[in-house]
Amino acid sequence: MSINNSSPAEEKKSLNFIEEIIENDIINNKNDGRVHTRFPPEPNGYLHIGHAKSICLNFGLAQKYNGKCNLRFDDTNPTKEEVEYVDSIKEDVQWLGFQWDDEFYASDYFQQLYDWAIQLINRNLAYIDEQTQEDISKGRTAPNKPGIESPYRNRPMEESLKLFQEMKEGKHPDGSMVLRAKIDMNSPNMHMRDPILYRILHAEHHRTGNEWCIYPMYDFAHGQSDSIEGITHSICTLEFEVHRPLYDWLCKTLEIHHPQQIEFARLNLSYTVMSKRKLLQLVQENHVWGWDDPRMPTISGIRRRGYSPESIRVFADTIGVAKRDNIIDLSLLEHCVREDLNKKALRTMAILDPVKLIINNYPEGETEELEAVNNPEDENAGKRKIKFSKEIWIERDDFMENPPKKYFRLSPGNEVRLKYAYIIKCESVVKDKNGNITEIHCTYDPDTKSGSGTQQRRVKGTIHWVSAEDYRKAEVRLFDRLFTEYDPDNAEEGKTFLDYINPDSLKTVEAIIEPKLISEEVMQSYQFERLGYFSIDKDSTDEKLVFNRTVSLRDSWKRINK
RNA sequence: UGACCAAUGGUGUAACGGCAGCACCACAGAUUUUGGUUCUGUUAGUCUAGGUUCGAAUCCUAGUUGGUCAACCA
Repeated sequence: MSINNSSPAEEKKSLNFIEEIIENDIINNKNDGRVHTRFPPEPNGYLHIGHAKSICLNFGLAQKYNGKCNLRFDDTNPTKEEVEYVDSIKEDVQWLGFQWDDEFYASDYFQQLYDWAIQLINRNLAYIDEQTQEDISKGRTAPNKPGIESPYRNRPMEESLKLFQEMKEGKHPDGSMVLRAKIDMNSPNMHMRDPILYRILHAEHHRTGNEWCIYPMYDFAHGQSDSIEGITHSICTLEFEVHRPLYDWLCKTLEIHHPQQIEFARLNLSYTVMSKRKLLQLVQENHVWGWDDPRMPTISGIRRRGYSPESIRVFADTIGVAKRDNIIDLSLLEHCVREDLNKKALRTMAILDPVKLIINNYPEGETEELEAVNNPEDENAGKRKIKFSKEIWIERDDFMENPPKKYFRLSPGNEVRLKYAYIIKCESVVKDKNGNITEIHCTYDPDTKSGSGTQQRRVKGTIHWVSAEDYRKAEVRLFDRLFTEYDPDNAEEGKTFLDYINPDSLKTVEAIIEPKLISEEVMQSYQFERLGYFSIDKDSTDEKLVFNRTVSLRDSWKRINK
């Protein structure tokens, strides 16, 4: 019994700073106690594990506080956005296990946004600027210097109104003029130095087609979209912190529902990159197969790699939410998926680097069926029969002619158990003319059959195997980290992240597997005993299964051996 | 350089002025027909300097370090 009269199991998990804000708001009955969040991706690329953190946060908060969470596409830039991305984003969110309450698009609000722009012009709080892009930039000067007002800043509002109307009607070419808010050209915050609200873009929009040729900027669309939807807590990443004064200015000036913008630190993962630009570059320059390459940190890549949605959610929960920059160790993600798959993955035996083993005293031509457990962590997974025979395949790694002291596997004169079968003893080896081992000859002890319970003999090592009379081949892709550096974003002078691409991030082998798997569905996860977790890739055909290695098992021998 | 934000073991993250805890990693041991899992343990931390206070990771001031912003991207 602890002092505060609550058992450890009941002890409340500490809140992250966003939950604290929300709980405070609920106590104070702000927004009538409602909680309404949203996940607001721009459909200009595939979602990555960093987005997964945001998705888990936003949808998780809504769940926790009995609120709602919208999916809203921030589609205000038709030159970069595509339906393909909209579809993939929806698929990814659902795969992660979340369902949005409403699906919206910033483009749903184009008319309302336009009306608000007119309102600002009428109130002399916005004007049409005909300066070039370069001059506008120059006018803003630098953050430590006052800005220079545009010569168009004080033009009559009727003039701005007329030009804005013409902009909308397509009477002016791209780049010829913009609508700017009239705020403060001397603000230390560059976003308050008369931010651009609308620009001309004669481009077809994936939803509104050619209805519009002027499009609102992020700052003029995001906050108002939040407001229209009744969002209470608008959660975004740290780089939008400097946008908050503008977000607040717009809600206040337009006198509309005012959600609270809260910023948190985005996820970074070691040995990979997370920026959309860089991921796009990896795809476009063919450094990977595509957005769903299992080496990519995209949700679709991670999914194809064999990660479960549960493991991603646990990961997102474990890394926490705070405001300091961070790089999470890849090992934590791997830990989360191992933990999940250990409970769920069916076991099977597979040989990645086979060598033939012959049992000299096993009767010629005889075979027998042995019983194997499908998942020792889950009794309901049942058992299966596997064939045992005189000749079997084992892992080349599991034999050493001259083993170091703590090697528990097969070596001349030494004994080892064949999993689910017998104890065998190595008698001799056969080599080819290059000295490579081609056959390992052993004898077995018929009294040591698994499960017979007739003997108490123990051996140090147990190895996996597949019958040479009854097996199948499969392609297995062994993935390693995509980059060799812990933080590839932080490239040294004269290098880019591309210089750190791991040349050995993919190794493909032809493996020997059990002839019949319990399920051969694409995405099915297996543990290849003693090796790791593997899942069936969509490239599989009826003739040939293709596996992706999700993650290897922890390997303490590898560490000892180093 | 100006404003804003941040700073706790190797990596993350707690503490709400009162015993610096948890997870991952690493290491050691126990169990094990997976060198897996599970269990036990060990190493290791409050950026610096002042101040407030009986008491500071926490509050204040200054500094240091890191990040963000100066697209008609989001």
